[in-house]
Amino acid sequence: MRYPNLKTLIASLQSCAQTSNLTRGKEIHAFMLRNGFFLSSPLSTTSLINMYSKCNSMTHALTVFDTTLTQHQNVFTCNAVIAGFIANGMPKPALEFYWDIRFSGIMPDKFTFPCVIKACSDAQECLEGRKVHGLLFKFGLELDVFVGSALVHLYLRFGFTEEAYQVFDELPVRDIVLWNAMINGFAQTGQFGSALEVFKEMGEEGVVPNKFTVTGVLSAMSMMGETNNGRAIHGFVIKMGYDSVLAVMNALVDMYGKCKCLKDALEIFETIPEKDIFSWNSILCVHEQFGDHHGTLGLLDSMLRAGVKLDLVTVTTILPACAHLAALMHGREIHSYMIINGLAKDDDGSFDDVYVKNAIMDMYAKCGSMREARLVFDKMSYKDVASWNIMIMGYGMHGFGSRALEMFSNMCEADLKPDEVTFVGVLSVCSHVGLVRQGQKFLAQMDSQYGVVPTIEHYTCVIDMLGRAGQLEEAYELVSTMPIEATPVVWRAFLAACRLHGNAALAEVAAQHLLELEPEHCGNHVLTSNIYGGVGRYDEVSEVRLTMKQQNVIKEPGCSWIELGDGVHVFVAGDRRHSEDYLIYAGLNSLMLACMSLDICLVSR
DNA sequence: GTAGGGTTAG
Repeated sequence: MRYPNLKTLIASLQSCAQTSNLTRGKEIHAFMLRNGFFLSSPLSTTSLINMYSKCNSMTHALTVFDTTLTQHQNVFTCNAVIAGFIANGMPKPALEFYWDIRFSGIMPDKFTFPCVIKACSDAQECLEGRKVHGLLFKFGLELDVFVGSALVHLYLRFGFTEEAYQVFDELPVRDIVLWNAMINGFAQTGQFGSALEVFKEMGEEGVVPNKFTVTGVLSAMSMMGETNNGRAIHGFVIKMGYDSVLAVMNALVDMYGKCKCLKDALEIFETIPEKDIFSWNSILCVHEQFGDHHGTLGLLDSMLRAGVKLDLVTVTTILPACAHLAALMHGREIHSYMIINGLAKDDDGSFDDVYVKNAIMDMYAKCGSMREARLVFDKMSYKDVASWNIMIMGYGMHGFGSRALEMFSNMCEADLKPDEVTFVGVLSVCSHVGLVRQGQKFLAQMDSQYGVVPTIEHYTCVIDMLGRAGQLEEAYELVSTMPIEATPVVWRAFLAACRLHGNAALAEVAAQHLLELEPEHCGNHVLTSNIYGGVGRYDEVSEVRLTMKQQNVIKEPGCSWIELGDGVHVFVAGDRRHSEDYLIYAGLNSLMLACMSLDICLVSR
């Protein structure tokens, strides 16, 4: 083999960087040290730093820099270090390094600033970014499109729309990356309308969107419910061949899901050959958007079986599904997964996402395990209003009225301001425990003492509470005098109370309101006919039944489900579709027999 | 020899 020259060595280092071949890179480094190449120029230093940073070894990259002769440290080597820090997710050290070289006499150039601005953005140092922006004029780089797109990205990310537009408007050359920085910057900060406006403007200037543009635009369209435009982009994606780009396909799945096109979303998901965590998360969200919690849990099982690593987005999608289905086993499984995989680590203070903790607590509370909910709650270093609300609601829901109210006092003592949700919790507690006077007091104090204006939900709780306690006249008075119009929910609660306490006259008033507000709701007809039947007015009963037939009101069967092992089993009355229905009915029969012999009624009436 | 822009949850 010919003795290698510097040019071939650098080419070899580049190939190591591209293939992340650290071992080979080290061998070449050692060869260079032995043969004196290392000292030859800043060029070899830069190539080595690049190789090490692309192989994710910043320690080695820094060693190379630190052991280089000072005269061989120039703007190339410095830029390589800064870029290396950023590529390895270390924006703060990148900035510190930049500050160091500002003092060392090395002048930054047009390659330095895009990196430094990106570092400011990644490190959430917007003010520092503005300082760098000011410095650009000194170097005559304020009109550089690379610097400009980094600035636009930074400004939009931190909500400085005017500054972003100022940079954008003044740039003499607008390339695709700059347009993308504008479009995606808006899309990522929830300004979807602006994102689509800029996208339109870009088209008018004849700039062709690339794969980065379409992902951002699809995200904005999905949020705006722009199905037709989303479909148009889908066509464009196929025409341009972007359908081989994973991020683009994931964005399409998400767009169709959010635009309620379930079939299209599922079809695209199936065509993705190598799915990543985004694909899975997107399809999970699609199932959740369609209220298919069972589907979400089914997918979770497939994901775990396929060995997919779940992330925070996955668990924050799945936990509410568990809560909804009261699927405690699945919920526990997710919680332990998070602990094992460090997704919820907080012992070292590095991660304590209150939102995720609330999702875990809410799952335990809704699944009936207040003990586990409390364990999470007590360990939280920072609790927000939602955290307290979940505990109040949970205790109330499971019959621990006094604990729920105790939580409320503790919350106020902790100087947290209760919100609308808190009072829904507190008032339902009073309703369930029968603390009528206390409940009325809360309703009266809500606005005056806590600054929370009562909504229909709060009135519903109090009306329900008065009704349950048999104070029907007072409940009716509140329905008639409250500043908000009564909803069907209010009338149904009131009607149930009238039936419970045998007040046919008020029940009839409620029933009439209900039939007027919701003629298509089968339950209202059934309730009304029960009222008439209860007081022997059978003519009216037949009348209601006839109306139901004429208006084609169909009663949807209610269903029930149970979580068992790794699955959730759904049943309706008289259902024989389950694969083990023989065993189920045999079990049920023996229970019935046992109950009959003990004179217990198994089915509540 | 070096640089800027992308998708998912609440």
